[in-house]
Amino acid sequence: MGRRSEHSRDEIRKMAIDASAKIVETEGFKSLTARKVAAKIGYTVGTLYHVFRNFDDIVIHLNARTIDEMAVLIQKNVKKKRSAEARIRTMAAVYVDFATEHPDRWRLVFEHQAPRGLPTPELMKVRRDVLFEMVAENLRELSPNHISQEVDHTATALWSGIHGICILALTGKLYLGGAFSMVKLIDTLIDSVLNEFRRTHAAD
Amino acid sequence: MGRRSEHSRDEIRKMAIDASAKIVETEGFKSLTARKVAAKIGYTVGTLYHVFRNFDDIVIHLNARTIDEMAVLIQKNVKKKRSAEARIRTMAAVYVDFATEHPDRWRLVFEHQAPRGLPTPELMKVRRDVLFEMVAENLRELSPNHISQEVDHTATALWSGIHGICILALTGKLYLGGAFSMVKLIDTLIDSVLNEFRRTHAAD
DNA sequence: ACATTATTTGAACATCGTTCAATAACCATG
DNA sequence: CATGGTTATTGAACGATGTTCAAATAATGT
Repeated sequence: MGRRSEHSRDEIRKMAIDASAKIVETEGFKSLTARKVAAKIGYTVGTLYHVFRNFDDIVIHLNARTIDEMAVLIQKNVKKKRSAEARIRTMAAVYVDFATEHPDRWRLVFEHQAPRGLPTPELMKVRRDVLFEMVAENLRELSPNHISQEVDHTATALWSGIHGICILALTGKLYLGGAFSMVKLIDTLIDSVLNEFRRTHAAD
Repeated sequence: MGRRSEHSRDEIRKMAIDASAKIVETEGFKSLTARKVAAKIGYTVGTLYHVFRNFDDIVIHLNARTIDEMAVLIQKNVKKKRSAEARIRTMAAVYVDFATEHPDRWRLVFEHQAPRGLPTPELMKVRRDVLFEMVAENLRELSPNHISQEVDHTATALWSGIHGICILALTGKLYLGGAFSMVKLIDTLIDSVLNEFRRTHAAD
């Protein structure tokens, strides 16, 4: 075969990531293979390797898109909220919803790691901290007198905690029954951290 | 070859799990393969498959041992502590230490999942809740008047949160620098949840 | 001594990520 | 219009993966 040029490099990239997302959603992230992606977009593996450096590269781009998608969703919902606290609670709610609706794509973001030794690609580093910073922003508004470092610290602790509940629930490692639910657990965590945050402010 | 009978079934199982642990620790959990395990114990793949149902079965047994090992370590350290709060803080500290010292084995516990559709083996279910229950026990002691369900709820939220900090830090998805550290983040979370717990008790 | 049983092997299979020479389609030039 | 150069695309090949199983061998029973 030779050049068909039906699609540009970037188009193929986009098609491949689309296809990957679909495969992960329908068959789970363990079923994502290069050949499956290639077949789904009407090309062969070879072409894929001309457009991506390797298989991890595909996963990394898929994950970047997943994070972006989630960030947009969170932004959109947060805008409607007036108070800083409501915004933080909304962030968590959307986060949980997204993780629940796209469990495999969401897990892939957190369970994938580039081959041992290689550094985290800049692509990911940039996205990594976006949500933490959004939480920090709202904490700052909630209590403007805290020193910046303390705000960041609290934001990290809170958001990591929410993430922990999310991932354990999603991977079936939490007992959820009766009055238990992800949402309630997260409410408890938010209540606790926000109250403590306000209290330490008083002793400032 | 025929029966050598140098080792019993159970001995081979133990040897295989030992070898797996070593491989995971030294080469990372992505490098764990059946052939590598077999070679390390002086057998071939075939033998492994007579003793384990499949590769996941090996991982599950390795994970069970990892959890047991960690649980023993926690128990031992918790015994020395007098107050319920000190015991909870110690639990978290030992958890973090273990995860930090054995990152790959620890991650394997939480990132492995049996093939799609298959239920979590009983082996895991039993171990899954041990640590949560330990936290709940101490919470109960901390404030005996709470209703049992609320205690379990708080224990789950707190322990999941600690886990979240742990896993994000370990997978390099947390900004940790300056005054930031896993220990400090976890302290913040524990402070918040315990204080809130005591406070809601007052309004009981 | 021989037959039976249990244990261990290693070749075979499909599939994986990855590479790369060969190929076929396009473009430009004569 | 043909011809040659360029380039996108292929598909076979490689080593390694999990998994299976007939064959081979060692221990045991008679």
